[in-house]
Amino acid sequence: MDDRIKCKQAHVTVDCVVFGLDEQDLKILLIQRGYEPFKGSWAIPGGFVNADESLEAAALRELKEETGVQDVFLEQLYTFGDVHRDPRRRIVTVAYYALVNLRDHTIKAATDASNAAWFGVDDIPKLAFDHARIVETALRRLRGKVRYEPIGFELLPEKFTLTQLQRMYEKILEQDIDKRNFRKKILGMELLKELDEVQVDVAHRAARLYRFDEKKYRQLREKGFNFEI
Amino acid sequence: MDDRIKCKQAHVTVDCVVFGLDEQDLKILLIQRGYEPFKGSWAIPGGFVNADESLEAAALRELKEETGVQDVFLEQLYTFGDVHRDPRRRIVTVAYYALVNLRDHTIKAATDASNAAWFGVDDIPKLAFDHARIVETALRRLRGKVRYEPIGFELLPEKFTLTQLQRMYEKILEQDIDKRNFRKKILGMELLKELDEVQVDVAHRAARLYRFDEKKYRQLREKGFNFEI
DNA sequence: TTGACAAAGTGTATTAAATACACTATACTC
DNA sequence: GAGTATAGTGTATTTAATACACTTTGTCAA
Repeated sequence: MDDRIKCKQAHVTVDCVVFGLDEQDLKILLIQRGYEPFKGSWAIPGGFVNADESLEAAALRELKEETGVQDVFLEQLYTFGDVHRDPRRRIVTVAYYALVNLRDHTIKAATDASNAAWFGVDDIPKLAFDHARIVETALRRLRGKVRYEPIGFELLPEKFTLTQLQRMYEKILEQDIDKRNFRKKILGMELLKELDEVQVDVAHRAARLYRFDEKKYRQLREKGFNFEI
Repeated sequence: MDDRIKCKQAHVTVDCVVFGLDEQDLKILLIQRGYEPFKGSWAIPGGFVNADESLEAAALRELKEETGVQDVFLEQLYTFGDVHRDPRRRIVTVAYYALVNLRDHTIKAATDASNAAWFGVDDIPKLAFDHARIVETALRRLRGKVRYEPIGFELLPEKFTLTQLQRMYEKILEQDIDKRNFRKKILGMELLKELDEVQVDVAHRAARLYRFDEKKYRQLREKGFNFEI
């Protein structure tokens, strides 16, 4: 028998863990709830899925509405559906994670009734619902995935130095990396396009700028190439 | 504003891609639909989520009801929520994949009104809804994950030979593996417990039997050990 | 009983990749 | 033009991956 039609209980939301990287830390974007339940608590941005939009479209829309963030890397993370994860009623949430670069995306400081702010991943306040678990899951995914797929570039500006790139890996993976070995490896992958530009406005020797080579990446991926760091 | 309450449209189902391994092939378990839409089509097992059960519990229940399969490895795969993936109404499905061993799990040949049958992954019929896409996603996940986490054991009987283990990797990854190098590597990981038993009822020299060492695995995983094949 | 068969089981040399490690070059500041 | 802060570079060593072929063992049937 086809029972699909029977299900009138669970409602569907999307929630999104937004990662950003500044000079110091890996950060996530939180909003402060303006309504009950958990009024005043920090939470990750999210909301209901409209009848005529896909899950991903809903995640992008909520992100834009609540934080002003758009044009970002977005990937589905996991779906959380514990019976009592929302104290009011049964809600299943499809969680996504997004990677943005803090330079190009200025975040709306406030929405209708709520604040939005960045928190270092080692300095996250108590969160509403089961959002702590969602954030944990997202961190694990990011740490796992950044090692073998070149997604970390999404956290950097379009043009970046090799040192910035290395710092990104160091902050996400929480381990130091040898500079010479790192450069040997990352340049050997041929995923970077060396630009004829250098840093500006630095009080020391300016570093060469690079850009992630999307086309090359797609070519190499076709061939089953391995991008492990 | 908290819009969570508004969402009265999308309904939630779970669907499950069940993998099994026989002497010849990697297989998946399909059921033949007894009702419209897609009456008579093959589909992966699944159904609605009850108000008082978690997503995983729902997946396990449906699996048992529709195919008799229980006590299996089950992991959430991806959530599919395209607006028109079901022709009748908006349905979001949380897909899981399961690994079973065909020896220990005899599958119910038929449920209430439907057949259940195994199909080689290279020989899958046209499927209902977007199930072809779900199966594809599951295959990609299995192929990716089996390389760096010891989940493939779930497809084998509790006691197995090194040759069976190697065949499992060869069938999933669709590539030949060198026997001596494979043994060197897998024994070097110390995930296998060598038993004092050998195969029975074979018309040639009997091979030694091994068992996956769950405790050792957990210990090594704690230490950030790498299980890449 | 023995010869044919089928799969089990085993070691080494070569190549490639990962790691460890420290100094010189350059551009700016004062 | 001396000081300083970061950029940029090469080699030797260790470790892991790969390539490769024969001997052993047990069963079966003549």
